[in-house]
Amino acid sequence: MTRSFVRPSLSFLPNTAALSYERPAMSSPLARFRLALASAVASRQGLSEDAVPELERQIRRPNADQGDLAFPCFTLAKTLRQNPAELAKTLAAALAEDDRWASVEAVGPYVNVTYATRLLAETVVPAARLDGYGENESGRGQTVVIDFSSPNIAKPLAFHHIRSTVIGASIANLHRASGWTVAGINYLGDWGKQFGLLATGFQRYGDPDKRADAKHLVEVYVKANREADVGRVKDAIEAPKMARELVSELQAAHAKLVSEAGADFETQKKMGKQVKALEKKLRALRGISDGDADPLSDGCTDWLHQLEAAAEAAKAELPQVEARDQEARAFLKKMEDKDEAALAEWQEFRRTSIEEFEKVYARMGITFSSIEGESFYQDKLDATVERVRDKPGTRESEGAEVIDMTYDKGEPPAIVKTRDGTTLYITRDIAAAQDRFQRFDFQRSLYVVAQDQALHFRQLFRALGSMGFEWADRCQHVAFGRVHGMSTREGRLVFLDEVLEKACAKARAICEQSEKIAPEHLDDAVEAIGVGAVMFGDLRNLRTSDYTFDYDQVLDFSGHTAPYVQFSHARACSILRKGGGVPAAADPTLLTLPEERALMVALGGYPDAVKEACDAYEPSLVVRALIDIAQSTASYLTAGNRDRGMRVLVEDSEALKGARLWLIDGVRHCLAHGLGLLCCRAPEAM
RNA sequence: GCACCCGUAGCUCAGCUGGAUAGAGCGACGGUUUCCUAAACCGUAGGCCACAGGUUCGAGUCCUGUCGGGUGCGCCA
Repeated sequence: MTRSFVRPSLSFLPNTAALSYERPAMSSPLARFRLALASAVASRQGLSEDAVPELERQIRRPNADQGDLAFPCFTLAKTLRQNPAELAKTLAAALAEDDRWASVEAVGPYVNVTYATRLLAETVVPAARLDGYGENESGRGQTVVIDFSSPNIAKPLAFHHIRSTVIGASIANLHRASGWTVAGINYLGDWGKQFGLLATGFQRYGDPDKRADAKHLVEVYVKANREADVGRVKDAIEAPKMARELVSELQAAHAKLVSEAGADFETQKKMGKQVKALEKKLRALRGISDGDADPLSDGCTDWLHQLEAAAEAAKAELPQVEARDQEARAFLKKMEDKDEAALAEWQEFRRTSIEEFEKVYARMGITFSSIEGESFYQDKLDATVERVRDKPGTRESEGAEVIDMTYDKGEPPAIVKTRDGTTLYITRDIAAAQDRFQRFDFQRSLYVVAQDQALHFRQLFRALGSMGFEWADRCQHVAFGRVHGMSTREGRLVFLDEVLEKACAKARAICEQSEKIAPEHLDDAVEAIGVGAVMFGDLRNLRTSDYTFDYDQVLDFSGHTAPYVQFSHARACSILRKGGGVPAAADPTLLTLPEERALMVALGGYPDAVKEACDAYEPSLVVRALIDIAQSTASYLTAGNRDRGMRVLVEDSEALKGARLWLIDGVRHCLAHGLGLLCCRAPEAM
């Protein structure tokens, strides 16, 4: 089942969109203006058609109140060996003839032009009302595979899982909107030690009546994971020694700094740097956030004593922790040896986990073409290893089989088989990549996975290339930044459904105050707004940047948020309802107010935003375009509150009212479409 | 130690493959509900774009160095 985003239609209106205008040949209205400007420049200077794309690329948005498009003349002037300002004047004079431009002005080395409002209205308004506005055909006939969400089963779905899920789903929607055939795969981490932890932990703590209770399983897993975390306990045992070494090293460095005060500048500088580095390390170890604090003072000895005590406790704990880790591994081994009881238990836990995840996915309105897992490739990995041995070959390193290919300096080897004979992450990913190419014959294969794994994917793609797969360079890692501050003060993870729930609780409190929402639509609106706010809040960030999780920010519905965009949409719907629907015919050229003009420009930019967002795998570009439209809409509608003549439902002119209704219908259609691309819904009343 | 990413307003972040006077949201301050939804609108304040050099007609953007932060780095996924 492939998710296709829902085409918005108003429940109370007939679809009148396609009645009186043909679908424009060019999917972006504003592209017409840019092309016209670039072509005019080219023909004025006697340049060939080939020069037009480059000229078009140079077009910028001018400063506020200086028009709609700006052409900087620097580059062209240089090739023509002319003065940029002179060239700007020449071009401006030539462009002035064209009635596409309401104004043409040479300002220094720039040519600034303003769209003729009449042409803008004719181009944008009817187009924005059409089904498919914002979409394009650039991917027609091509297939993209998108690996996204892909959580580890048996572990809880924490807040940060929202990133891959919602970015991936949006990128899938963007490709659909650009004509691609999309295969969205949720590639679950459904094999590994975590099942051993869960299964053995359950024997100890599990409530047999709650075997199918996902929440209970998460509790068991979290507890079992902690109690079998050998690394944590060993670190605790080592901690006092390391800490004391660091402290004495730092003290020695301090002493050296004093005793060698007479040394030359370079040496002193080096020593100072070393001291600072050590201080930083110690601060990090002690958890001091103040970057200026002296890590040796303020209870440093107390801290060391605490570490000692903790280490003693850890030593006592170690045998049991190791035993539990062994138990978990043994369970995994049973699974790999096809022990029926173990596999049955794995199946049961797996199913419960997936069902729980699917509740959250359903709440977010996210679906996949298929839900698969690493376990699927478990019995196909011998063939994969053989294929690697054949080409590019493997070499032995400390008992492990390492892919024999080119490595960057200092890069760790890519291991396909461990010295114990088990396979690894990359082995399974090589098998999965081949399988996907055989199934889908893709032009693109995207992996929407955190930036942390960049190295893994670099090696994966290089390995595929070395194996002779010419499609290796069609694979891309679509990386995204981390979410910081994901633990609560008690050190507990923030769960995704808990955040969604809190956002919905807040949405409910606000929605219950609204007289606009019919009681039967209340629950639906609450979900759309609450869940939308959280997802939109993630998508608004540039994909690659890290950001910090902040409950106050997630639950803030003011400013440029999903509820803001949804609110503009709901107001537009409200006006359409009140106006009795959209007339079949209207004359957009009657729209001449500055507020209307700004709105048309924002609306016209939407298809460009979708195209660019798809090409750059960057949903935040759509977010910005929607905010732009919502903001222009809010300003426009508020202006109508002050001045009755500026209202959409203006009293004294049916023709003007019709034109404004068309514009507002375009807004509502476009906002709903854009929200849909971002996996958010658009309630008709708020 | 090696590699990659980042440093822009009090906070969170934009700034489009180098272009004019660096922009939003939050927060602060001041206005706007007899007015199609105040989850809103309008306005004000707030910046040595980490620092120092370099390339260029032009640098927040490119190069080098320094300082400060993050992440990854052999048998986990």
